[in-house]
Amino acid sequence: MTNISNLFFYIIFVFMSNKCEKCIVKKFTGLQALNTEQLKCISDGKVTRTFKKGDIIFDEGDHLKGIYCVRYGIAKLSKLSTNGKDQIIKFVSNGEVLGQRSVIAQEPANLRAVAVNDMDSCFIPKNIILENLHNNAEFTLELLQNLAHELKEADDVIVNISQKPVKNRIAETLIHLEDSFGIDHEGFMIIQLSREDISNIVGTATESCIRMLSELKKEKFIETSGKRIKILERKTLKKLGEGIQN
Amino acid sequence: MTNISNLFFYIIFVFMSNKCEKCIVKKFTGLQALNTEQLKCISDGKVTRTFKKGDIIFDEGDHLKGIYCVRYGIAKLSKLSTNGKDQIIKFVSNGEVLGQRSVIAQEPANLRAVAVNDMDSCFIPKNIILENLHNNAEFTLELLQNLAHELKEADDVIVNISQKPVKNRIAETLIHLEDSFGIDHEGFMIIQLSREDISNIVGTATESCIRMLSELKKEKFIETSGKRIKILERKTLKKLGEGIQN
DNA sequence: AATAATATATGACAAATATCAGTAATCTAT
DNA sequence: ATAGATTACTGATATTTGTCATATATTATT
Repeated sequence: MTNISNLFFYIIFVFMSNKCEKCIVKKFTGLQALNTEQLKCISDGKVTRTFKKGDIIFDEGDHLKGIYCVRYGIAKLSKLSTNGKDQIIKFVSNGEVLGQRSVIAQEPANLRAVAVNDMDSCFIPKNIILENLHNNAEFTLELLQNLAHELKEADDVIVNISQKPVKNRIAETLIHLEDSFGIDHEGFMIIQLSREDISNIVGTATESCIRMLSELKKEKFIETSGKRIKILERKTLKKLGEGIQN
Repeated sequence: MTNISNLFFYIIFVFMSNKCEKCIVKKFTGLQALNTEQLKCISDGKVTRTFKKGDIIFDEGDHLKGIYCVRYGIAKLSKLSTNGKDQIIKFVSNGEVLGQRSVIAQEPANLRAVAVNDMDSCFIPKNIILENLHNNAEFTLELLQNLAHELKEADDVIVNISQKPVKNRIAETLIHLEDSFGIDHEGFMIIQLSREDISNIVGTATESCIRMLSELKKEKFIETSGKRIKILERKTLKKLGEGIQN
């Protein structure tokens, strides 16, 4: 009994942690919705999964056994092209979910997920998701709107990547990264990516990416210090990103 | 009474029409699920909406009042880039649905939908969709899997468009168009697109697209006759499309 | 702290793609 | 059937982007 009670509070703690404020998990956590068996399943060391920078959370083609709700850290989702390059599709961070598409569609993962920093996540086993998909309308609707949003973003990426020159896409990417992950006390972006990662977002050769960053630096639109990047001319970059040619 | 009865059979006819066999509408058509008011609403000339080749079904930014289930014909979904080019994101044909993302997310349309041929569709008003989203788990799940599939496709497009050269993307597009819409008795693809449309799928200049098609023609991989295109070397084109360089 | 390994940077050049100009073919509407 | 409009095609050239080589800086390892 005490055992179950402890477990209960532990799960409350995990779910209510401020890191997970927006986490989709809360949608079916009227915890009473979960039975003892499910609670046990989540608890046995499976609730929290931690990853170190560079760890592969799952790979293309993997059959996922559940979804990951990011509590702390950032993951990148990418797909290997036949030319050997890894196209980064999107980033996922605090309160966002990894792997839901594959679990919903009951298909192997289409993307690879890799930890950009050290990462903490809740793991929610597939069977709990599927059960809720059939019973919990609010939960399903939430997922639906989640995917609807992702789809819009993906469509936007298609347009940008195919129609805008590299420099504009890099400008846009920098703005987007700053908006998503914020800046530190010195004004540098929190997320630190290699030049290769940035080029894999933009869909260009690493050297081209570096060259454009150098240009932006010469034009005093950004400042760099190692991997760290600070945006100096936000408005100008934003215009550039929106396609107003430089 | 007879009036209602006629209406009933009309709707049965529309929904059960072989054109709509796979139509998502069937998921909430246990017609008894709809009340008289809903039936009336669907009937008043709104069930069937026809469009002529080139008609804009809805435009970017439009607030959709419902979704369109394609009974006959093909629509293209595209988005205008800041550079003035129209990127085609996908095609929608028999039994597939238009506008669901916007209705689900309750957001303005992100894409423009244009009829590629003369088109016939069922129009399902938004309120019926939203009602079913809250009550009809099977329907919601179906939509969810629909979006999950679209998302995967969109991610694949991102990788292809950013990493493969134009010629390969054109090869892939031709294969995809033939697979989606089939061929006539002479072996020409059913769907007839302008060179500009094809270039807007591939994300390239129209002239580049034409040049590549000419190359494919010289290499005897395809044959053309006006807008009509026939694939001659399916395997080779497919390999090309998969990224095996030529 | 020194060394190796890796990432970043830059130049020179090559390849891919876009743009512009002009012609030929096809479609559209009377 | 024909004139006008649109679309398809081709060549010449410009621009963008990629590749290769090499140097410098940064990070990791002992």
